[in-house]
Parts: sequence; C-alpha cells; structure tokens
Amino acid sequence: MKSIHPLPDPGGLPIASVERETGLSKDTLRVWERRYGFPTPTRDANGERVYAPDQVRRLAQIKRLLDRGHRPGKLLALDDAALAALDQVLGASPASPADAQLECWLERVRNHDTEALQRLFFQELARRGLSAFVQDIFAPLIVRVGEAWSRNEIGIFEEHLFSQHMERLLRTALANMTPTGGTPRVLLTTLSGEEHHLGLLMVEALLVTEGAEPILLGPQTPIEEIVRAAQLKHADVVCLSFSSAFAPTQAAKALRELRTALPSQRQLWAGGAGVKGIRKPLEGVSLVPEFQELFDCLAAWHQQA
Amino acid sequence: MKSIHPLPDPGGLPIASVERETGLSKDTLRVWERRYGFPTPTRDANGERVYAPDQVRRLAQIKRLLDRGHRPGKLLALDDAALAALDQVLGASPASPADAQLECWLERVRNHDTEALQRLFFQELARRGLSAFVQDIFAPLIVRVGEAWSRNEIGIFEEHLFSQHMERLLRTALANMTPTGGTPRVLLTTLSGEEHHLGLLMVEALLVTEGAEPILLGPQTPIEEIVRAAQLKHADVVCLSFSSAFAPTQAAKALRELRTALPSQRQLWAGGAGVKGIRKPLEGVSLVPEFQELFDCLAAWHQQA
DNA sequence: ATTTCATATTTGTCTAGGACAAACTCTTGA
DNA sequence: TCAAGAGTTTGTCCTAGACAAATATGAAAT
Repeated sequence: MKSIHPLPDPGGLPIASVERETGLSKDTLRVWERRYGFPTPTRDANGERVYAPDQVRRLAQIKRLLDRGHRPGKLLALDDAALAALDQVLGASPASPADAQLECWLERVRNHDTEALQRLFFQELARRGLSAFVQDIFAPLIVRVGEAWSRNEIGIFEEHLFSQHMERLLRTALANMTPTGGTPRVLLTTLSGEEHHLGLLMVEALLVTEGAEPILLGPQTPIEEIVRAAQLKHADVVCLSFSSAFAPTQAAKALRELRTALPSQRQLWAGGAGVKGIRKPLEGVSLVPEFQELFDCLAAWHQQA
Repeated sequence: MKSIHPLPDPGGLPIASVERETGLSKDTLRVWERRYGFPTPTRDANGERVYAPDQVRRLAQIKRLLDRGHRPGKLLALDDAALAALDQVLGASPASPADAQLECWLERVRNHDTEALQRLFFQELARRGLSAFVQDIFAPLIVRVGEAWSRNEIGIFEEHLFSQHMERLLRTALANMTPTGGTPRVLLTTLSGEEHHLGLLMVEALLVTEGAEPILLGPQTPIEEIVRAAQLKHADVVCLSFSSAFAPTQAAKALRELRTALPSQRQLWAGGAGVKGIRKPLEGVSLVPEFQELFDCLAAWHQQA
C-alpha cells in the first residue's frame, strides 16, 4: 500500500502523481521513457521513478500539444525552445480584439486579485450577456490559465483560487435565472475519471440562455447510472463534458458503450476539448468540440421535435 | 492503442472499463485474480480479460464495503448472500428527535424529487437560520445519504443529484451574504486525495455567520501550495476538511508536515469525520471533529487577538 | 483493563520487457 | 481528388516478481 502522496521530499513526484497531473497513463509514461528517452526520472531508494517538477510541466505541455493533433514522435524529439515556439504559434493566434482583454484578466489571476476579477466579471457579464461572456471570455480564459500553469507562470494555488472564484460567480449568475420547464431536457455530467467540472457549468449557462432545461448531475457518473438517470429524469439529451486531460480513445470507447446502453430516442452529445482528438465520427453521437456547435445541436433537436 | 472490441459479446467489459466503473485500478484487479481467484474474467481472441457484468456489479459492491472499512481478504472469500448481509448490517441509527425529519428529507432524495428538496431547504433555512440549518439538517443529512448509498438503498445518480442540488442551494444562500473584511481570515481547502468538498462549503457558511472571512481555495491543494497561499492571502488560520474516507494516519502525517512548514503564528485547524480517527493530539493543530468545536476555536482566536 | 511496543500478515502499487491492434502516414493507381 | 494498400507509430494489455505501508496479532508493562 504505497502512499498515494509520498510527500514530495526532494520535490520530485512519483509516477501516480504524474499520471494525475498530466493525464498521461503510467503505461504511457513508462513506454515513452523506453522508446524516446524522455522523461528521465531519477529513482528513489526503492528503485521507483521520481519525476522532476520541470519534466512534469514539460509533459503537461506535450500533452496539450498532443491534444491539438501533434504526434508524440515529433514532440518528444524537440527541445524546450522548439516546444515553446509551437505553444506560442496557436496561443498568439489571431491578435484578436479580445486578446488584450484576456491578458488583462490573466494578470489579475497571477496576482490573485480576486476583487478585481469580481469587478471584471460583473462588468463583462452586464456588457455581453451570459452566453457571449461564457464563450468569449470564460472558456478562453480557462484555457489560458491552464497554459499559464503548464508554463509555470502561475502556481496551483492561483489556479485553484481562480477556479473557485469563477465557479462562485457563475453560479451566482445562474441562480437568478429560472430554468424550469424548458426543452430539451439535458442531463449534464462527466464520466468517472473526469474531474473537471467547470465545463458543465458553462454548458449549463448556455443551455439556460437558450431556454433548455439542464439537469446538472455533477462529475464522475458511471455509465450504468447515467442510463438510469436519463430514464428517471426523462432526459431528451445526455451531454458529457471531456477535458483535454481525458484520453480521446478512452472517451470514444466510453461513448460507444454509453450509446449502445442508451435508448436510441435519447440523443447523446459530447463536448469539450477532450473530444477534439476523436477523428472518426461515432454513430448516434454528436461531437461538440466548440460551443458554437452546441447551438446547432439545439436547433437540430427543436427541428426534429 | 488497443481497442476493445467494443461490444462483441453481449456485455463483457474490458479491464479499462471495469477500472472506470468500479474505481479499482487495473493492477488491483489483476492481483486480486491472482491471489484470491476473483474476479474470473474470460479472455477474448486476443488473450485480454473480459469481465462479466455480474462480476463488475459485485466488484462495485465490494468496493463500497471496502470504503466502509472491511478488508479485501475477508470480502473476497464471501459468497453473494454473506455480502448482501454485510450490506444491510449498518442499518439502525440512534433515533434522535430530528430523526423523523431527516427521514423525510431522505425519502425525497430516494425519489430524486429536487423540487420538494428545494422547498424544504428554503423552509428550514428561514426557520432555523443558516448556521443551525447547516449543523442540524445539512451535515447529518449528508451522513445519512452516504450511509444509504453504501447500503445500496440509493444509487450514485441520486447521491450526485442530491449533492449537486444542495451545493447550488447553499451557494445561493451564501451569495447573498457579504463576507468581506471580517476576522479571522480563514483559508479553506482539502489535501490532495480528498475529493469531498461539501464540508468546505458548510464551514464557509458557519464562518460567514460568525463574522469571519473565509477564503475558499477548493479541494486538493498540495501542502507547499497551501503554505504559499496562506502567506500571500495573509490568512490567520488554515482550515482543512477531512471526510471519513480519508485515512487517519495519512491525515495525521500530512498535518504534522503542514504544521512544520507553516509559520507558527498561523493557526491550523483540521475538521471533518476524518479527524475522529486521530488519537494523539498534534502539537499546534486544533482538531475539530464536530462543528461545535469550531465555535470554540473561533472564540479562542478572538481572545488571543 | 487498557496502553505500548514488537512482530507477522495483508494488500496495493511499482517494476521489466514483450506483444499486438488501432490509428496514423505515405505511397500507388484510378 | 479520392480510394486502397503497405508501412510506421503508438497506447494499452500481458506476466510475474518485489516491496513498503497499513493492519492485525500477541506479549509485556503500566
């Protein structure tokens, strides 16, 4: 019974922690080491791998690029500079008007200035409305914060404080809306193993503004229970959220399983960065990598009904 | 990238799915098979394990009993009947005056009647006030729901729906209070490995009603980040929450470590069912197994200041 | 009768390569 | 421009041994 968090004495992490932090399985971590010579964990007195924090961050960075479609063979051969360059390519993408604004938010996150964040939140919410706020500010901001963390620009504490504060604000905004009786009824949850739940809140916000009725189930529901919940709550649609940490092949597998277990008249939608890695379309499953497609799905549902 | 013959047979599951559904790691599943002769998966054309749905259900049941404190060696030797019997055992709780009322709430949870729960919530909140509501209704109710789940009286779905709904209601109630500027400033979080976060919300509610200023950091913060957060946010107190699922020895170890890493002028409080198993008092750490003690701690702080 | 310590058992996670099918890339031919 | 085939890359699964942390057991001491 090895302890789960072998208190990082020298600041190195054991393989289980690295799996949790990066979303790369233990098997993958070991096989990369064997094949590509990276990462290069040291060993503790017991012969077990100990990963340096720098390498963990690098693994997280590689994982992000992997999710964007790059291949391991290429990425693992690159050095820090080339990796950072690739990271910037997409990050600095279109110097969009909102870009400077996001940087402004990010600065507040870095300084853990919760009061300023709160002010910005209500200001932008009033200006844009909930739906546009979530799409233009909130979602990109979460991505940026994740990137900033993997680049070591902010710590776990800043990331947690940001998430917690944003969750509170978003829930406050949602509390004032009355979502009863709309259609379609959408069951919202994540699969076991997926911990990120801010995505669910964002989807809930969009659904509410579109007049649908979300049924928020919280994260980590086993497939069998999702099926039962959909039936008992008379859901028209089951919508799952996948973060980029969720392995696309696992996601596809689980979706296929769920699709066969679910009565065919209930639709199945899958959203989040985690579905971008699914290339082949799955029969009877609507993939919703971007929020925009969510509106298409809603429209299609209404037309069908 | 092994795929998993997704559903060739009517319902055998590959090991990865069983891991996801039961929460037992692949390693554990394999070593149980080796040691105890259970489970007994068949093999597909490819030599890979295929688990029968019945066995998966049984594994989930075993996992529940495991979390309740039973040991694998015993459980895996039992047959279906004995296992079911163990599931029922925990039954009779002491009949307290509020007992009938809690039973009434519980009935609503069983029927996933969210509207009735919402009505009850606001009714009781208005009658008792936030602080008494949390202590007399909310906290005991969470315990009951957990028990009901482990007795298999309710499913994961009902438990999730309840948690999610209660979290929303509690946050709504908290949103209307203005917690700025109070003392002491209390940093609220859980350690890595501890997922239950409703306890944090409850503590937040109590602190707010007492005029203190909670700083909610969300769950799963590593120790070094807690130290940094306490410093940067000028927290007077660091308060951690431990659910009963958290091993007491781990908790004690982590608390000792945190205590030495934290400047001595910052107090350290540890609350929740998980600290009840800590026998020895820890120097410089206030153990707060019940909410009542939280008020004592607050009073002591004010006196000292 | 309870606490404390030392010893024995139980139990989950780690290790090592080898193997293989699915996913992906690249070529070839219409 | 697309389709089919051949070749490469890549993640997950396999076996079986090892070991430390967690827990149980028994003996000695308060």
